[in-house]
Amino acid sequence: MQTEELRCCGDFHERANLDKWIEILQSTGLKLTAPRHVILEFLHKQSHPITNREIYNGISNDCDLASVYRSINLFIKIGFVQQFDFGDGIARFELIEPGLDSHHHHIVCTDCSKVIEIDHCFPNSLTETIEKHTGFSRITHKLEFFGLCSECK
Amino acid sequence: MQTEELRCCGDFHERANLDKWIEILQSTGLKLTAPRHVILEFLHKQSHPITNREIYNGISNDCDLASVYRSINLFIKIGFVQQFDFGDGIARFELIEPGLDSHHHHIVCTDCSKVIEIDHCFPNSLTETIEKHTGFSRITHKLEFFGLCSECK
DNA sequence: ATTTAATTGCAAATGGATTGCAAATGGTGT
DNA sequence: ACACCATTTGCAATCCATTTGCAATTAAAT
Ligand SMILES: [Mn+2]
Ligand SMILES: [Mn+2]
Ligand SMILES: [Zn+2]
Ligand SMILES: [Zn+2]
Repeated sequence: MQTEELRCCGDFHERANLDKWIEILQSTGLKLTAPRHVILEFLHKQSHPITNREIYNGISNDCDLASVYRSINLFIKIGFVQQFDFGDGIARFELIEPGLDSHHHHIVCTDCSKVIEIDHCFPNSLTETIEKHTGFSRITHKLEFFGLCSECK
Repeated sequence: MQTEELRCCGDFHERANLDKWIEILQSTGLKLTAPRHVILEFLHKQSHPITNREIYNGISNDCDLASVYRSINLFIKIGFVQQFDFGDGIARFELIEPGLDSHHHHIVCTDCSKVIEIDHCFPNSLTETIEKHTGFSRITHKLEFFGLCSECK
């Protein structure tokens, strides 16, 4: 991994125009409702994984918090959104381009919660070994790094 | 990683006699109470990470569920217990030998929840690289694998 | 045995997430 | 434009893991 390879969260996601997601949404027979549109729009602007409540606050109560949860769960099911767990019991989400391999990880400051992307996925290269030695198949994983960022050191 | 290197959970933990933990507990000025003793004893018998409720059921209501939570939180603080997150929103714990490097991971069957130990920790070798490229220090991580076990395939 | 701070049991509270249901809505066809 | 209707929403209630306030209990030291 070289320094110049490091990309910020925005470089991973949100490459395409919002219309891309909207078209897919409508082509599936699902409704493009006001809540879904505004949530999609807000996710599209983010550069880091955010919580349901952050979305709710970010769209200034344009829809009910329960609808945020329901929309996000839908977006996960149709592959619009990826969920991350930073260990504090609150799920975090980021918009991804459907169909693309957006698998990656983060490093989170344990002091100020600053997030930086880790664009490589190291455990992938070990999947075959683990398959062979455990008998498991269709192996996935969850990996997040934690530490003190340069400001909090 | 060779096949003969694979160890089950019991080989990792619970090597020492229960007295080892009890002595350390008392030497710290903490009380050896009935709940703590029975919980420690139960943890000592396990071969996989277990939840607070599983402990509570396993000791057949020998103490209150809140006391299980409190004891486990204490055990974490003094380094007796290690916490794992298998992604279902329920914390899991296993007894470790205090002072020893017990850092390891698991692979969990997404169908039957069977757990197998992964005794190597691959991301450790990448910590230095991540430090250099993110500016973070004191880096830790959480990594768990998921998949279908041989019976559920 | 007495003392005292630590610990427990019990019940209530917390907080993220889900859900039942009646009202609202967007997409489709007229 | 309008009517239709399955989907979706808002709202409130609920769920469930975990935490907490407090009075009663208890381990350990004197
Ligand atoms: Mn990201
Ligand atoms: Mn283990
Ligand atoms: Zn920081
Ligand atoms: Zn299985």
